Amino acid sequence: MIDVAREAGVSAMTVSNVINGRPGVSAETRLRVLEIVSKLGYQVNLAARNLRAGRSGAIGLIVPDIDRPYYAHLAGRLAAGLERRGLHLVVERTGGDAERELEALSYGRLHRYDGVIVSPLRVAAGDLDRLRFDTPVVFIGESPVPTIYDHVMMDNVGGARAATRHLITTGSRRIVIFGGRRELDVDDMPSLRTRGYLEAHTELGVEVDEQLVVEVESFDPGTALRAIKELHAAGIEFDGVFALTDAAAMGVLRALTDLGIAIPHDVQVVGFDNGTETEFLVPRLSSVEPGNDAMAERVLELLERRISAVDHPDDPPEAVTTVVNAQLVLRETTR
Amino acid sequence: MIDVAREAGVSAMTVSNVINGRPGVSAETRLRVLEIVSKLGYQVNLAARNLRAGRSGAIGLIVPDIDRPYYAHLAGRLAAGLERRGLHLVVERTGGDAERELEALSYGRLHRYDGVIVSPLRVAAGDLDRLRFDTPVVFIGESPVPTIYDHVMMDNVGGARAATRHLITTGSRRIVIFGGRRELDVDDMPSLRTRGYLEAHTELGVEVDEQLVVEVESFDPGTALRAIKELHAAGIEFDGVFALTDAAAMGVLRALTDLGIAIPHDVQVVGFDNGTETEFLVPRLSSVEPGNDAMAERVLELLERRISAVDHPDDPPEAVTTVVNAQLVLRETTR
DNA sequence: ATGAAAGCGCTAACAT
DNA sequence: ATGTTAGCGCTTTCAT
Repeated sequence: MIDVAREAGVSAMTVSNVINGRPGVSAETRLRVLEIVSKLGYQVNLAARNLRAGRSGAIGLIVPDIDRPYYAHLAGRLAAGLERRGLHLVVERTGGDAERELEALSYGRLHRYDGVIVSPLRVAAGDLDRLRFDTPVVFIGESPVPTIYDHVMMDNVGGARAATRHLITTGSRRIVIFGGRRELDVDDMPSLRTRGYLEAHTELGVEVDEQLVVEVESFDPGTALRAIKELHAAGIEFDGVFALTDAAAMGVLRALTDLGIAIPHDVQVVGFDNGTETEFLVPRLSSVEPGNDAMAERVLELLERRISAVDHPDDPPEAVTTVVNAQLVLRETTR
Repeated sequence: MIDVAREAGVSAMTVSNVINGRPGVSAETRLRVLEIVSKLGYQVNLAARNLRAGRSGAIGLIVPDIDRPYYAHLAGRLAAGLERRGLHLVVERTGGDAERELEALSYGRLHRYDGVIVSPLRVAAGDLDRLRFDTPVVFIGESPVPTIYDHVMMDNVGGARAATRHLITTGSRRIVIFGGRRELDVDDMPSLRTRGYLEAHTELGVEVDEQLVVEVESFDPGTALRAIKELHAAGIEFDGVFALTDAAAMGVLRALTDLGIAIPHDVQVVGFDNGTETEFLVPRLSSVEPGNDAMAERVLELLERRISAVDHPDDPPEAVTTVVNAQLVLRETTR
């Protein structure tokens, strides 16, 4: 910058003013400076600017894993939205490890960013409660989060209820919930969706057989495939499957096809996520659209609000919990 | 840091030395400083350190889009590998726009990073040739890249040849190449894979009908679905499909199923990418495994080499082009 | 073993 | 309209 200033015969301050489009520079000087800037190929040093401003221009996204459609999609939406706001996204993976999640949320680590978006997976709400930070943070996802933080989540209960209601009203009576929970002691994603599943049964007066609640470690298609085959081998009958994720539903479809069971005639299937793949599976998968795009937009709104409030530490904005509407999308795996 | 120094009764310099584990500090002082550090919850200011060091600790990944399995997977692998090296990944999306790709590769933008990994999609090799930068950069992917840069790519020709050879040796004679190119004037991904397709035909003495080369704008499943249905409607017969991506193959499977064509009995199908979904499609998709993990590892090796060479600008390492082996994985869509 | 000084590149605040 | 000063937090260099 000093080179530019010297070359243009002005002070560094004037160059700074020109570059940042600040007023108080004559048109003539501005032009001359801009010319030298491009001639010398000058570019601001962001480290210096950030040091000076006490900001980094970076928003952190802390997720268990990006190599999964849900997070990848989320990251894509957020990155696009942030770009529009002149910020950029830095992705941090925790691998779904409680310790690494807490680490990433440590005071110092958060300070690298102007704002942080966290999708916690394993950290207990109690641990989150004990955290202390002044960085703007918005939580996202299904895990329980203390209400003192901004939190955007999808309507897990509502989505699951809608899916299950549809299965029941179209005639299914023995509906497997793949990935469900027997004990609803915490408010994590599987429990919430199981709650929706149970509510639908209660509302429509259908009994739930505990055998149909399949608890699993992982939602990958392979696990789902094996689970369904085991269920079948054990002679447990069912005429519907509510899979807690599309990935799991994929495995379910695969298993039913292998077993020669007709979809949706003998068994109906509904997934959750409404991913791109749903349209192209055989048969096309009915799924719950959780409103991911609306979620991303809402997250950015809240984060922006919190970031601009950094300058007024006296009255922080009230913490907001937003639940984004979910919607059932019917395709060929349901009647 | 000054606070820590004062509290510990030493100079900022000593604190700096302790934090960075440099020698020349008595064990006693070290201990005292560390204690104060944790008591005060002190964390280094990265902006300042970077300003001073002229580094940022950030590696840029410039890709068309992260919301796609291929790039998401790549990003995941790279992020994990970089973390191990004490660096972190910053993802930049270009949206597959030639102009934005060039912009991201401008001297100044690159300077934000200690190193950059670029997966160009639309930028012409000629434009890349004209670029001038001193940031370590490794190119990745199928687009043609001047040989003066490090470049890691998959074996597009070999993979496509293997896939096509298999289709032919198992009896297919009229093989659609979905996403292929009629003109092989540039070395982009579709052209390279088409070359493999043609080579296999030549080697095995089978003629290629130009009608079977389906050129498309996009590899999404929807486009593939429509294209196959149009082909069928036009009365063009075929008994095999080589889809240039798994996503496209998904649409192909969907279309064939809709048309009541038996896979692999009447038509065999092979995809390319060997994504997670392949195992769970109905029927399971045979696909070319391009060695993505090996690619990511190789990219990081090359980048590391170039980064450590920054201090010796006199003898830069020679540019290396690595082709990672591809392998055909047979599942149920082939005989 | 420890510290003082200087400066990385930028910009807010205060001159002129 | 433009310039001067000072300092963001750190580390390299050169004392002590």
